[in-house]
Amino acid sequence: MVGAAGLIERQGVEATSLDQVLAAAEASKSQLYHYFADKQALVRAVIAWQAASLVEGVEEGLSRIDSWASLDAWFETLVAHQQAMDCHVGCPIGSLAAELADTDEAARQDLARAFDSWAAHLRTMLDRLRERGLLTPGLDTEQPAYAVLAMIQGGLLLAKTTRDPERLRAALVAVGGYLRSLAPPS
Amino acid sequence: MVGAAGLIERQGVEATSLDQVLAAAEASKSQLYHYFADKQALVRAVIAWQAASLVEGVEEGLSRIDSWASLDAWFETLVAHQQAMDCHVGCPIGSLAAELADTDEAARQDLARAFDSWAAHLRTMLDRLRERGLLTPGLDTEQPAYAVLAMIQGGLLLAKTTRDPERLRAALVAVGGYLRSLAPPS
DNA sequence: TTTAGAGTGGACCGTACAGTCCAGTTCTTG
DNA sequence: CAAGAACTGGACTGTACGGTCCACTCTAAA
Repeated sequence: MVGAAGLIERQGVEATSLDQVLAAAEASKSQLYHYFADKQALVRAVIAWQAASLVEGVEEGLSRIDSWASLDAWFETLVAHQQAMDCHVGCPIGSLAAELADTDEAARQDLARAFDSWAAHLRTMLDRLRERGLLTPGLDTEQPAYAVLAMIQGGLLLAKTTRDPERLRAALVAVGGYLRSLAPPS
Repeated sequence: MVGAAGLIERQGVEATSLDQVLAAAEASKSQLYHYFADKQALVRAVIAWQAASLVEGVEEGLSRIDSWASLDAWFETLVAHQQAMDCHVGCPIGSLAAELADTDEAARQDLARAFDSWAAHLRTMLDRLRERGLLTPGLDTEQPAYAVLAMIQGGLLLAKTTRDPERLRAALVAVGGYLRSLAPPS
């Protein structure tokens, strides 16, 4: 399962054959077809696993954020992670979404839910900043949360395409500036 | 060519077979292999065509922007276009980048160049806004240009995945707010 | 009208893929 | 320990794909 997720993350769904997955997992066809009805079912399981582990990690990271400095630090961990990977993988959910949104309706819905869950965690983080007085009181944080998520996804895509983590940093610095512009007038 | 580009845009590269392309173009295998060495060459030609037509359209749209209102209007045309497509295609360059960046190095470089060209046009637009006094004098527009591009890409990906053009609008509204926060203090 | 050469149609090929199948093995239960 | 159920290995199948090939047609120059 974890092996399959890694292969698919690196190569994409269409480019990953079941034989590769089997070799990586040191399993046989009958085992795979015992647990999954077909390749699509395996892909959906991979999506569920990636979504769960990613959202868990995101929640963990976001829960610590209670100031601009800690937000910047979280952004910096994203850039550092991307740099450590040599920009060879973007966001697993984002990559799967780009590939599957138009060809697999069930997968698209799973991925949309994963994005929504991520956005919801971003929103509670923004709500916390607001309660601490860092954002305008009464601000609706729904749209800003989508914007932060979009910026992360776009930054990751640019970084992956140009192999330059600075593109991601530029995006995250900008979204930090945007959020600060929502601060109450001092 | 145009037909092949449309098919690939809608289905992705791996999911589009040469037979489909041939049927759409009402051509035969030998014609295709007369003009292209192999499928990868066809894909690269599609990339070049998509990049050229998209950058041309972007340049056209950006050249008219000289105020916040015209910037917002351009953003609105992006949302309207996405809505008209029922969010079934994102950015052709972005989709290809997500699929090919890790599997086709030559394609990745072509796509990176396309992004850079797009970012360069965004930058000249931002420079124009700065000259008009809407942005802080002396501001380096390189990073903001990357940020705008990242936001567009991320917004398109979210809109395509959730089939909700409002996600794109949320992203563009945010990037508009970010740029305004770079205005000179009045 | 002949003829060389470029261009074309589409049958054909090898391969790699998703998915099937069954003989054999390991677990479970009485 | 016996018998059946559940699981496993991996050979096998049908097919759809990218790519090749060659007989044929059309063009144009002499």
